[in-house]
Amino acid sequence: MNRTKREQILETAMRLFVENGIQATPTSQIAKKAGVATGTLFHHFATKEELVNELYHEIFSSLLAYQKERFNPDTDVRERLRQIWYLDIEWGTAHEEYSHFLERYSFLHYASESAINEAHERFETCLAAFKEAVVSGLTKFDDLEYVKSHYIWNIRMNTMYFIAHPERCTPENIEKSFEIYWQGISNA
Amino acid sequence: MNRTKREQILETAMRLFVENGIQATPTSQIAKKAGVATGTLFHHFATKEELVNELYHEIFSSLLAYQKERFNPDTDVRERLRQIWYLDIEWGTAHEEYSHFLERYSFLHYASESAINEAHERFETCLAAFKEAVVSGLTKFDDLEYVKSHYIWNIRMNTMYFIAHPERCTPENIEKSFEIYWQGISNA
Amino acid sequence: MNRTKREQILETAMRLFVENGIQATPTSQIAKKAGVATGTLFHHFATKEELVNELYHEIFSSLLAYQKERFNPDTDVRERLRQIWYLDIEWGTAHEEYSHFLERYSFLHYASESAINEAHERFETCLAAFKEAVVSGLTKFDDLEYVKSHYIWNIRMNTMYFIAHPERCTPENIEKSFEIYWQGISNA
Amino acid sequence: MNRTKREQILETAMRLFVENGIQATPTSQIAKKAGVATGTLFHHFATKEELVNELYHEIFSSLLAYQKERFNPDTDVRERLRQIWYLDIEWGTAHEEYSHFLERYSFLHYASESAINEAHERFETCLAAFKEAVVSGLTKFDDLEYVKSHYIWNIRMNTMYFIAHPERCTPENIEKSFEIYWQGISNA
DNA sequence: AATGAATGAGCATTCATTCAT
DNA sequence: CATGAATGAATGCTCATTCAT
Repeated sequence: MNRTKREQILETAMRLFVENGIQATPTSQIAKKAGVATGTLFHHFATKEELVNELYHEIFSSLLAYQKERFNPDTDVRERLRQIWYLDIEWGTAHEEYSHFLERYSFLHYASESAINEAHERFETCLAAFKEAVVSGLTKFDDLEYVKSHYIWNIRMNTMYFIAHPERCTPENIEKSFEIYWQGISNA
Repeated sequence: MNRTKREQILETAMRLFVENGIQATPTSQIAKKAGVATGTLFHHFATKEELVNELYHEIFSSLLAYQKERFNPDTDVRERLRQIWYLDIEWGTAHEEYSHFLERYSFLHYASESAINEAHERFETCLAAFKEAVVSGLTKFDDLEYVKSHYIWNIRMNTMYFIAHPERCTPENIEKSFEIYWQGISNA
Repeated sequence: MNRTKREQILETAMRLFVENGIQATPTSQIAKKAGVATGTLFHHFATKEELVNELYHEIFSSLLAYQKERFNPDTDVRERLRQIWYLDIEWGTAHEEYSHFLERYSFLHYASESAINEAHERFETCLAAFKEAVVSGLTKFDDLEYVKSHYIWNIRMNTMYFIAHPERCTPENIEKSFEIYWQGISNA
Repeated sequence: MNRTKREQILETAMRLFVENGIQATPTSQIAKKAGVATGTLFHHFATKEELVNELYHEIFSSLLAYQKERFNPDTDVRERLRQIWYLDIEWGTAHEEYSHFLERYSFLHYASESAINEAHERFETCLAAFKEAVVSGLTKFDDLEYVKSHYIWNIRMNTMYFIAHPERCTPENIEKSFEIYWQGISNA
């Protein structure tokens, strides 16, 4: 029962955060729509912020787990970035709500996008590929931060695009989207 | 004196919105830091939303004016997009606060970025270039919406990057940033 | 011009007070709809209350003047009350807005209906008739206050009724309404 | 404890509404004088209007219950109206504050006294008697609306009178007041 | 663990009134 | 006289959080 209520709260919160925004969603509304008392919400999460962060960590862990399971590190840089690109889009379009929540969350913690950056830094595999690309002169711009930022904004844009247009989310279009990314950032 | 108070309010509001977020900035704080009474704020702007929108329109008009003055339409598509890219980055880095405000504003009106999209649509010159590029098969992806979205997210990313790293905001790097954009999206 | 603006304010105020209630009508609205500046309103009337009272006195004077002009004192008590009854209804139905304003006003100053009572006391003719009726034993209830209150509430009720149903405001019905009043209060 | 706070709020609100008027009584004052936090008031009543309506319904239900318990329908029209007259005055003078509140409330919902009219319509017994009186030609004026309005204003007037002069609220005077009412309206 | 009544600082907004021009 | 920008106390209402049961 414990886990159940906790999960009800998390699910409801995510849905409402995505629909109306995090700041615009009162905890009272979350509790009501989750079918629990307001006290119950604060029994499981000391503050609203903790609830938000908890949600973020669960979602981000899910993304990490998804990628770690499927990632093959024994490939060249381009292929590794291609893998990550595909995994991000696959996971993102398969979990529309999570993707929208991550957008909301990263904006709330907007301050030189450090939050979302930090997050990605935890996925060392990803970071390693960027570093290797930069160091080996594969990128037009030899600043790691630029390369990371460029990836993040582009993967966000593409994920949002494919979520908004599911009918265009075909293997060819995803491949094309990666080409657009790669031919842009790489030294032709 | 009229213009002065009104302007004090607008300036203070923008600063606070950028620092703390629009939703997180109380009108009372704006009034206090602007050195006016709360009633004065509501004398000039009927609601907080009107103040926010007024700010948006003033800033957006400034951007539009800047670009219209400098844009030379008698060039090929790539050159026109290159001009817009430069103008966006020039204006954006010269008005850091405006850029941050636009980020805040467009997120508040977040609905698959429609707000910022619509806004850009008003700059017909820009839109025409995208259309021409798509129609004449210059782009890898022949969907106008993709091309617009791709531009917007990339120009936002680059503007934020150059604001965060002013020392790297050199002609060569801007040119490089455009190359990254253009070699990505175009059918090179 | 002075008198004009003042009158515009008074007229507009009355209309708005009747439509929306006195407390619910902001002075700013009165000024705007009257086409004058807020400062102008307070130039002519020091406070909102003064404006309200001024309106009351103008209207009440109008009623008084109307009645004094037409009243014939050389008749018996019943006939004098009948005259007042008719004059009240004639004036009240001919000036619907004034009647509604008086209702609003007397309610605002509601406190054992003293306001409206006092007002009527100034019309000595009326008061004298009540006194005579009571003293000479013509009324069922020998309390002057009862007789006054009874008259006031009944004349208000009848005025409102005839305003709401102008098609029934015929000489016969007015006569009937007086009969209802008189046969009630008098020692038939 | 729950019921207690809610009741404290209702009681305090009624007292203040009667003393100062509904519009002139801030919710903050109600909360303070009731000894609760402002949030508590809005926990029990979503809006000030809801609080006002709740008060009205509680009071009106009390009146209805009082009358339904005591009313004997097996009597002629005059006797039935006489019963209602007595019940209204008994209840009204026994609950002065309720009576004053009803005056305040019905004026706030002022629109040719429809609110108080509607309310009485719910007491079908009362309405039925009026209808029977009109239809059987017992009244001087054969318009049901007139008869209802006439009753309402007269019972209000008499209730207010007996509240203001409790020493005159004797059986003989109440009987006399009914005679004044009845000999007026009826085709004696 | 779960509840939900209670809290009160905080918020957007209103409005009668003032005063410099 | 007329103006309307400026004022700021006051208002109805919100919401994250607490706590007794």
